[in-house]
Formats: sequence, structure tokens, C-alpha cells
Amino acid sequence: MSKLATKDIIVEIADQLFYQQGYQHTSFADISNEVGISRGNFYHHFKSKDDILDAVIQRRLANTEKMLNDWQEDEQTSLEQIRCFINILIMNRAKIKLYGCPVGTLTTELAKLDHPSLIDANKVFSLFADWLEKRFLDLGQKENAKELALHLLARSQGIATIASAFQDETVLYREVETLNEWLTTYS
Amino acid sequence: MSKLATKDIIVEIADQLFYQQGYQHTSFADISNEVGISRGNFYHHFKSKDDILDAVIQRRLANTEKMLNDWQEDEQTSLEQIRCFINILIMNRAKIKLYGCPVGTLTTELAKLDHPSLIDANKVFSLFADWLEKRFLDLGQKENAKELALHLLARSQGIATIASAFQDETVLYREVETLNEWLTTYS
DNA sequence: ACAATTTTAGGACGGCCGTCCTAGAGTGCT
DNA sequence: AGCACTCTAGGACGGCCGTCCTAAAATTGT
Repeated sequence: MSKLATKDIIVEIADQLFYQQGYQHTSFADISNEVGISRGNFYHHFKSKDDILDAVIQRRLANTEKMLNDWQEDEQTSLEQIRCFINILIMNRAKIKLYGCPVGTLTTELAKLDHPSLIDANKVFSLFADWLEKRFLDLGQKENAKELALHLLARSQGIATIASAFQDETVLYREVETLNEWLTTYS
Repeated sequence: MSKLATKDIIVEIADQLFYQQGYQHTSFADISNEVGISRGNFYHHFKSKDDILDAVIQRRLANTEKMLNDWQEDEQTSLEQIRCFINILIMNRAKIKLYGCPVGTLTTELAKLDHPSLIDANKVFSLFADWLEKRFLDLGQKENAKELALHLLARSQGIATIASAFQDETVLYREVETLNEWLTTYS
């Protein structure tokens, strides 16, 4: 029982630290200190640091998929479902202010490292993009549903980047409002 | 003569490498190999790695200021001047696809490192923001010139992030077009 | 031409990194 | 109770990092 738990805890802690400190800047010592296990014990659960990164990405993919499904079940209209996506920025504003968007900052880092896991990390973006595309299709945007999805993705990325750079929430609130007004055009 | 030149070359190479590989991931060995000088010789020109980072940021600030002044002189209307800003995305599309926006990715990295130079790195953003604000003021947007400037900054950041994540130029071209259409609203 | 100063090369240093190894502790099954 | 297996702790290992030191080379000023 605790076998799986320990492994899951490692991934959970690594997920947080990779987000807050970046992948490179997070060492095994950091993770093991936080988890409370010895440094050497790591390699019983994972082959390498890259292996942990892969596990973290898989975890994020699963969590994202679950979140999107929940929104689909909880909200009635496609418009309200899309607003759930926009609302992440408000919900996570405190962390975004400090560390930016978890998805965007990881892909940015991996791109610069020319890291092979960039492809997998991008799948989180793709999950959002595909899901948003379906909502826009449902709103009758047959021609440019994919374009609108990527546009919304880009807008939210920009908001997170600026809010993090200036460590400021007011620009985040204002831009989210602008984004919601933009969305009204497609209702 | 060569005294200043060597120092400048170091900063120039460091600037490129910090952009392409990230600050942390760029080592003294990387820079010295590229410049063609010995590793030990570095500390005659700079006190530390952070010292080089500061020099790189100062260089970027100077270059940005020069670029903005050039646009001001070359283009007649404020609208055309703003379009110069948007057009950076097209001009630098190849590099943006690979490494993202130099300003945004550096601030993102420094924010995660909790690095003291984040404040200075942000000044590049502020240069753009203040400059854009004045153009929007000139376009008669007295009430929300600053908001429009930050909005444009955020939009371009988002485009760079998505283009880099998906290593794709088509989304960049399309989003720039959307951005230009948006700007027409304020002419 | 010579002394003073600046610039350079190259190695040495501690430190932290990811990784690996080994011995012991814990656990479950018969 | 005894055995097999899983899990854990802690240290050892090469390697690279940023930094520092020293001595020689190049440059400058007079």
C-alpha cells in the first residue's frame, strides 16, 4: 500500500517544486528533503531525474483531463464551460503571480534545454486546445474553432507571463475581464 | 581598445546564450568556448556570473531604448509605430519559435529563481510598456492608455509562448494578424 | 628601451549535482 | 518462525559548476 503512496508523494512534491523552482533548479536533495526520504532511496522508485519529470507530466495530464471532464459535467452550456477555463487565472492568481503558468513555464524551460520531454509537456496544452475547440464548435464556430481555442490559450499565457513578471494581480483581473468580454462575442 | 571590446564580446555572447539556453543552463565554459578566451580570464572582466547577467540586462535595456527611438524617428504616425512593435514577432519568428521571447523567458526564469536581478530584467518590459502607453495616448486613449499598453504586451507574450511551445510559425502569423485587426479599432 | 599596468591562460579549490552501491530494516507469505 | 522480497538509509563515485590564484604575455606610458 505505502509502496504506491511513497511514489505518488514523490511525484506530487516534484510537481510542486518543478513549478515553483523550475526543473533544472530543483535537485534531488530538494525533493528528498521535502518528501522526508533519503536521497539514495530515490532510485528504487525512479531510474533518473528525467524519469521523475515524465511521471510529473503524466500526473499533470491526468489531472488536467479530470478537471476538463468535471467542468463538462458541472456546467450546462459550452460558454460556461469555457469560462471555467478563463477562471483558472483568477483561482490560481496567487501562484501565477509568483511562478507563472505551470504549463507555459515548463514548456518554455524544456524548449531552451532542447529536452526530449517537451513533446509530452506540450500534450497538456493540446488537451486544453482540443477541449476548447470542441466548445467553440458547439457555439457554432465551425470555421475557426481551432483558431479560437489557440487564441484563448495564447491570451491566457500572456496574462500569466505579465502577471508573474510584474508580480501583480490587478493586471490579471483586468485582462480576465477583457477576455470574458471577448468571449461574449461568440455566445 | 581591445579592453572594452573583449568585455563587450563577452556580454554579447552571454546575451545570446542566456536567450537560447537559459541563464542557469549556460555555464562559464559555454561562454568562454564561444568567445574564445580561457575560463579563468573571466574574473578579470566580471566579478561573478550574476555580474554578467546584470551587464546583459543593461545591454538589452540600451538596445531596446535605441530600437524604440529609431521607430519613433522612422515612422510618422503613432499607429505605425505601434505596428513596429507588433512586427517584432514576425521579424524574429525563427528565434521565437525556438526560444520564445527573450524578455518574457528571462523574467520567467528569474522569477522562479527568486533572483534579485528580476527587478532590472522587468525594466525592459517597462520600457516597452511606457513607450506603448505614450503612443496610445497620442491616439486619443487618455483613459486607458496604460491598460492598452499592458494588454498589447500580454498578447505578444502569449503569442511567443504558444509559438515556442508548439514550435510553430503559423499560429504566430495568424495571431499577429488578429492583433493588427484589434489595433485598427483604436486608429 | 624599460618599468608599470593590463590582460591572458591554465590549473586548483571546494561544493553540489545526478547516479550508483551496499547493508540493513521492514513486510508479507508459507 | 523462517524465508523471500521490498523498501530504506547513507555514503561513495565521477563530473561539472562557479570561483580563485598565480605566473606569463601583451600593452601602455615615459
